[in-house]
Formats: sequence, C-alpha cells, structure tokens
Amino acid sequence: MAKTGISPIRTEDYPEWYQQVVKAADLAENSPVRGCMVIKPWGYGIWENMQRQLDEMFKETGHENAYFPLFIPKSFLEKEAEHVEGFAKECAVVTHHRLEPGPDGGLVPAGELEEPLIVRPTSEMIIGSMFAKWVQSYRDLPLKINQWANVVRWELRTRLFLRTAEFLWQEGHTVHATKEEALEETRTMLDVYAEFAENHMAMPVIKGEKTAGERFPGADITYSIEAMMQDRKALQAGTSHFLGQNFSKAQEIKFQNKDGGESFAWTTSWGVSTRLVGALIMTHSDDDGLVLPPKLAPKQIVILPIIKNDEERESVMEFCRSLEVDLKAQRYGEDRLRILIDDRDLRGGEKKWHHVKRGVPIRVEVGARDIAKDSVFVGRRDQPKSTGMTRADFLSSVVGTLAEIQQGLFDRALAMQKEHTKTIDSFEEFKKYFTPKNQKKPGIHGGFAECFFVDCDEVDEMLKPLKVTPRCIPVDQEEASGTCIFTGKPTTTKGIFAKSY
RNA sequence: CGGGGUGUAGCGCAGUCUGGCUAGCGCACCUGGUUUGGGACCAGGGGGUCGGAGGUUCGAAUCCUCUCACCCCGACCA
Repeated sequence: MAKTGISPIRTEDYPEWYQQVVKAADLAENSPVRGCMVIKPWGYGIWENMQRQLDEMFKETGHENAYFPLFIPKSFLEKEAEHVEGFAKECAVVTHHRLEPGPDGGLVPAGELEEPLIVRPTSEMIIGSMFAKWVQSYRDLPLKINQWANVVRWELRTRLFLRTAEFLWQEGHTVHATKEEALEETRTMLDVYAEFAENHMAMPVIKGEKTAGERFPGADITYSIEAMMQDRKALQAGTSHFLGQNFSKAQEIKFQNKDGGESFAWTTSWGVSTRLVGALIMTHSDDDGLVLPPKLAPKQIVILPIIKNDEERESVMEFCRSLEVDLKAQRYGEDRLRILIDDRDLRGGEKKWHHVKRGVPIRVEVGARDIAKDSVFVGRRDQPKSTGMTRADFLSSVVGTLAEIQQGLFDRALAMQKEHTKTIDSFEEFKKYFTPKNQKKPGIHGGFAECFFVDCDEVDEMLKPLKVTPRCIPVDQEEASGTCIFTGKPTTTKGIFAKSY
C-alpha cells in the first residue's frame, strides 16, 4: 500500500485527519492560552492572501477601512436586548486595570474598573455608537465601513481555525437611508462572499437565508454562504445581516432627511473569519496533506534544486535563480507568481514531501541532468505523477497550469457537493439519510438534504435529536410549492438541511 | 457546564493494577561516516524526575487526598 502523508486518512477518522493536516502543513498550533491558537507563517500567509483579495473586493464595492477599540463598555452591549442575549454567555470581561504584588508572591489584580469592559465578540455596539455621531444628515449616507480585527468569543469547545476563542476576521458595518438600500447592501456582500469562496477559494457554496432560529442576534434577516466539507457536513463560511432599524433605534443612529424630518437609519453588518482557512483545508486536502488553490497559496511554485556534489552546486543554483526571475515576471490573476527556492540541506524525498504536505500547487525539480537538456521536472499537487518538459514549455504553460489546478479543485468540490445533495420528500427518508449505518462508529454519512419545510419551532424540535440543522433557504431557487416534510403543512419554502460544524 | 478519558524527553507511547536495580522504547534532534532523481543506512551522542501540591512509606511515575491542563461525547456557537 502506498504510504500517505497523513495518518489517519479521511475515511478512518476525519476529525483526527483534519488536526494532522493542520500540523503537517505547519499552519497553526494550540497556544498556552486555552482555546486560542498560534497561526504560523504558512497559515498566516494563506490568511494574508484572503485578506488582500477580499479587501480589494470591499474597496471596489465602495467600502473604506477603519479601526475601532477592542474594548466595549458593558452598558453598550446591554442596549440591544436580543444582541445581549446572543452574546452575553461567551464574553470575556475586563474588570481591573492594574496588577500588584500579592501576599504569597505573584501578582493580583488591583484597581477595579468602575464599569467592566467587554472584549468585543463583535463590534455592532461600539461602531454603532460612533456612527450615531457621524450620521447627522441624509448627505452623510450611505456610510460603508469595514474593519479587520480580532474578536473573542469564549467558546467551550474549540478546534483550530474552525472555532477558536480568539479569531481574526473582518466585519463590515454600513448605514443607509432606506430599507431597500440596506437590503441591497446585505445581498451585495453575500454575493461578494460567494464570489470569493468560489473563484478564489475554489469552494462551491450555497447562498441562502437563515431560518429564525439560526439568525444573528438582533438581525431581521441573516444570509449565509454554506459549503460542504469532505465529511459531508456543512460549514457556514460567511454571513451578511440586514439589521433593520433594531440597532439604529437602540443606539440612536438617526438623520435628517430631505424634508427636514428625522428618521432612524437602516444598518447592515457582514463578516468572514479565519474559519475560512479551516474551510479551505476541509474542502480540498487529501490523504497526503494540504491542497491549496493557487490563488491563495503563499507560494504557488517551489523550485527544488537537486545537488549531488559541490561542483555542480553553483550551476544548478544559477539555473534555479534564473528560472525564478522568469517566473516572477509572470502574473496569475492580479498577482506576480509567488516562488520559493528550497535549497535547504535536506534529502530530496524529504523535501518533496514537505511541500506536498503543505499543499504547494506546483513543484519544479531541477538537477544537472535536466539542465543538460535545458528542461525541468514538474509535479502538480493535484496529480500523482511528475513530468519532464523543456524550460521554455514550462515557462509558457505555467500560468495556464495554475488556472487549470484552480478550476480543477472547484470542479471536484462541486461534483462532491452535487453528489451528496439529495431532494427528500418524507421525514422517514430524512431520518434514514442522516442516520449512520454503524451507530457506534458513525463515519462519513449523509450530506445536504433539500426539502420543503415551514420555518417554525416545531421543526427545530424535530431536528434536534437528529443533530441536523436547517442550513439555509437558498436564494437561487425556482418558485414551487409543496408540503412541509416535518409538519405536513403546505409551503413554498425549500431549505437545505445538514449536520454542521 | 454535565458524562467519559488522558497527562512520563520536542512528538508518539510502555512502565502504574501487584511501590524497590541508574525510568525505557520509536520518531525527531546533534556528531562522524556511507549514501543521494526521492519520505536513507551504520555508529556514537544530548535531552525527561514522571502535569502540580500535599500525604502514606525505609522507599512513590506507581498507593491516598486535593488541584490544574488537555482530548472525546453532549449542551452553545463564525
């Protein structure tokens, strides 16, 4: 049997496979602080590419970046009732501002704060308080702000990238004069996220509206993009909220309109987080480790010099450096090609596996034999075999190859999503779909179920024992009517159901 | 926060039930050599006081008490 880069493999133990991929690819590790992770250079490099590409899309849709404080006065959070209820249980609270030597050595908190500060779990309240000052007239609208920040949600159970107590994200916050405009903004940003997921991450997603039970605390409408991971579970990869006037009323974000009257504004918020890195891992990676879509790979091509002895060292390195120069002169998408020459003093096989496990899309091996023929030996992460080709052919085809890999990853993921999405018309069939064959060792089962349903508490209760949740009500669906498979009531709503992260 | 489990070298583990040689093994690491188009081999070497505190004992990784951390399953969640 062929040796795999990762053990266990996906079908043996998916959660453990995930952890091993993160480790083998050197993306992140647990920190001394419970639930918090250290993002290592290779993992952070992926995030930086996501940031840069998303940021550009935000700017193109008329947003500006700003930065607001990490701390939120407790009283601010208390203003919007649903919002408080949603986040209160997972807030980190700062109550002191000084440490003093204690009686038994060590340090003890001193200087109690008059009002405790909350470490932001999200910034609607602190940003809204500033927006209230910034918005006076209809001429100040729309106000479209984004911030790149860290937030803290004191989760009980964490997993690297997928759910950590502290995570990095962007949060967009906008203010509009009319409901229609705010709704349009909410949907525009949902489209931006879907576009980023599909065209940059090569991850197919379903755009849809959240059910009442899954809505953001304080929102009137929450939209999300949902992706299928390789274990067929759903991952919410981004959300866009229409907040109605709930927050503007709680925070007095109001403006004078054209006829001199005063109106409450309409607000939105939307965000994606470092969870996307987790999504990327679980969408594309295989039993040999990480597989990266070229658009997001920190290095798209690694050049591996094969040096047998000191005599040939200089000529091989010379060839590699000139290859690097010629590659860097080319662009894939907006970016110059990102190249690494790995000249570490390691054995060839070991070095190759290092980059396989880290998901580098293309490896180029260059030894004296290749140089004599003016050729290179090229390996693709998405294919098992390497092939020799002339240096010129490689240089002229490489950008096309990257595009082909990017598209191939998307196609493969889409095929997987389609294969495991099933239309289901009875609760019996639904239960069967989501019940693993072997209860003790569930393994990979189920997928997405597409069903007619009525969004109500009764359905939520029926779903609980199955550990299945409504993921979303897809926005791109044809009008049709049917019967709710849970309640038997007539309905025109179709939803996607799945087990989820 | 409820149920279960685990803490022994950087990582993975054995030893704990039945207390007793200098606390072992694999991988990784360092040195020397042989190798080198593929995740090497041989030899030598460094590194741990057994999660923490207290207790029992002539003697504790091993027994007792307390405590901390992590993992899995629930509940909660981007």
